[in-house]
Amino acid sequence: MQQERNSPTLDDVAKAAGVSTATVSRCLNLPDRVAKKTLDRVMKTVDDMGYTPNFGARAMAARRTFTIGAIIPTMENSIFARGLQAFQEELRSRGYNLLVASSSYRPDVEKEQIRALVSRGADALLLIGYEREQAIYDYLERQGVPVLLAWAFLEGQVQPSIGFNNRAAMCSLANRVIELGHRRIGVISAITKGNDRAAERVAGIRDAMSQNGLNPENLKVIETPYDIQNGAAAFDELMKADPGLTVVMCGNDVLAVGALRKSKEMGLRVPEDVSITGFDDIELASIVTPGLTTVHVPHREMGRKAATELVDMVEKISNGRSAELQASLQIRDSLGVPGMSDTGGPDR
Amino acid sequence: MQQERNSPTLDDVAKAAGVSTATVSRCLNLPDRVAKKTLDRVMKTVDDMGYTPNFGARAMAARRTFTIGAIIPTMENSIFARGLQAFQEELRSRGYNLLVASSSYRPDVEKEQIRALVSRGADALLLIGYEREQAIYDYLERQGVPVLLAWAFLEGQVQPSIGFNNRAAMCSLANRVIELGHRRIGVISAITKGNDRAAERVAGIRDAMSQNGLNPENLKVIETPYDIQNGAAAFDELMKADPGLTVVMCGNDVLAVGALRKSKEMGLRVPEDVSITGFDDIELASIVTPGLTTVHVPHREMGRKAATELVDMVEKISNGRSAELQASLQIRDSLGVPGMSDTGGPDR
DNA sequence: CTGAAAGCGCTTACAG
DNA sequence: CTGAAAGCGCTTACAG
Repeated sequence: MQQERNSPTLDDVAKAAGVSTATVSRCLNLPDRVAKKTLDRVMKTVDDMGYTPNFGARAMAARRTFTIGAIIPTMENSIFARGLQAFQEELRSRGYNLLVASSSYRPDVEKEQIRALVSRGADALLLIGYEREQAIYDYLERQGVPVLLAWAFLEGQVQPSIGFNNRAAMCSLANRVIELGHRRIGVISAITKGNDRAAERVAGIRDAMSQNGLNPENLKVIETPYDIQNGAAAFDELMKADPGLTVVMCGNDVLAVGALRKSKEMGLRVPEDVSITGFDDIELASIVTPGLTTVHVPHREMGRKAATELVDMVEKISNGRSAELQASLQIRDSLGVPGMSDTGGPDR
Repeated sequence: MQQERNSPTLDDVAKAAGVSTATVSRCLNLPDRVAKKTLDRVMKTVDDMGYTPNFGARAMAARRTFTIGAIIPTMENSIFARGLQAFQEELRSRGYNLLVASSSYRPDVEKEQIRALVSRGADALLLIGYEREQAIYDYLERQGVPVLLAWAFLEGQVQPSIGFNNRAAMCSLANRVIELGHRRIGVISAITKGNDRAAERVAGIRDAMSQNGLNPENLKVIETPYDIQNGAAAFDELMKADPGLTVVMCGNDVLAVGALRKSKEMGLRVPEDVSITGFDDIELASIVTPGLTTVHVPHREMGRKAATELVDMVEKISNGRSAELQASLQIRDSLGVPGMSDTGGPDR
């Protein structure tokens, strides 16, 4: 803001064009309710004077800001970055702006950011995943701010969401792993507390075990914050605790890349000595050697759909429709048959 | 916005506390100008009623929004993501929110986004690099919106900037390359038109050649949009045009990773047959094999400093101070001595 | 230290 | 299709 004093107002434009402020306002916001001739004249004046509506005034009078807020755990990695980019592009094309904040995976920070964005006038909010205090949803309802969740989809939830079923997706990958003959599975997961996506993924692996007659209680799981180093450390710990593991399934690609790196340092070949899988299919997954078998998530589609749905909610076209997107298996070389190293796998 | 009709206003609070709206406003914004006793009573009422100031009204009356806009080429990769994250964290701690938009490296889109963020009430703007129409700077000046540039630093520029000297940094890497004995250098650059960072980096390589008695005109440069695939294709083209190149210097790490991948497909060993370097030192650089020799950029520091400076500008504490940060060489295995393959490098 | 009141620049029923 | 006018909910000189 802080516009210079000489920046023209609606009133100036109205006078210059010889119409009322109401008409200028309509030309800008509801052009079809204005006679073509008037419209042309007014728009020319608007251009000539270089008029830009004052944001605060418009927000107050219209009781909306054309701004949508998104709070994501972090912008630092491609998991959310790609979806967020698509989200912003779509918002833009609908005439909305994006206010972003990050929570660093901390519920208290997220809560503070929600309040900040609401009081900053966000017309609606995008949040990641379902899990948070009920009080937050109540607050948002009281404030009349629509919320949409993303990156997760579950049946029977109150909050509308655009996402995929993390549990089913991971279950399907685990089924594939078990089909190949793996029986001793280790897991490196992101911290599951407060993170339904992470918890669901682990649950998906257990589902697959049950379905295949394996005992889910035998699953070895290490939880660790999201980061390559931590993935490496967890892999080390897991393999030392049970050198007989034939596969390590990771809760996301970043942890998996850490595991992959550590396996090299430990002199283990992937997938001959041990298989490794990820989740998300971020760019990294196709770049590492061997390529990471993982679950492909439709990031851009999710971002785009979330944007259109949220705008529809703000404009009362919808009052919150959920959509389940499909995640799919992305098979690459990091997943193999157990015991390959003994049965004619390539020599070192 | 769209607050429920029952959400209390300043007026409601004033009545309930038995004071004027001016006093409530002061309690919220200038607490030291209010008697302790009054302050306590009013603040209690504010809490009891769950009062939140209306953003639009405040923005209009105060003529500022406590929102800062940033327009970056893309959020999709860690080049800007990491700096942006730090930028947002710092803004938050100063009580400001972040409005982001991306330009997709297109000047016309950037221009449109600048107008959008200004008309949406950004108190100030962060832009990447120097190069854009003078008319844009004039427009911003007329609107009274402070601008700070980042990701670049040059002496003698009008606009304040927090960044590093792209040219000097790349020159220093090129000097290192030449020192190692490389004479036939190929370059894969991002598109330089409209992108001063990219242009400066190429210029830095030419500087180093001149300093070492090589003819800069012999430098082979391919420009290509920023993307792994393109890096791979450019590498192919470069090596086919001149198989005698001993090193390919890339304008950024993403292009370099593409080149690296292509070199594998072509059966060329790095660095034995050909060396490859990058720029930015994003996470990817340390993950690929061999690790990428590159220029390390202090992303987070840049983001943080830009945030504090921009807030200072909005609050008239500063009218725009530039700061040059230091980029440094990050030496890894992708850069070697030319001709290693003939002189005892490891066999295939 | 506190209040009355103007004013910030729009949008939107309501009339015509 | 267009206009007069109320009203949105704050902040801030100005007085006292």
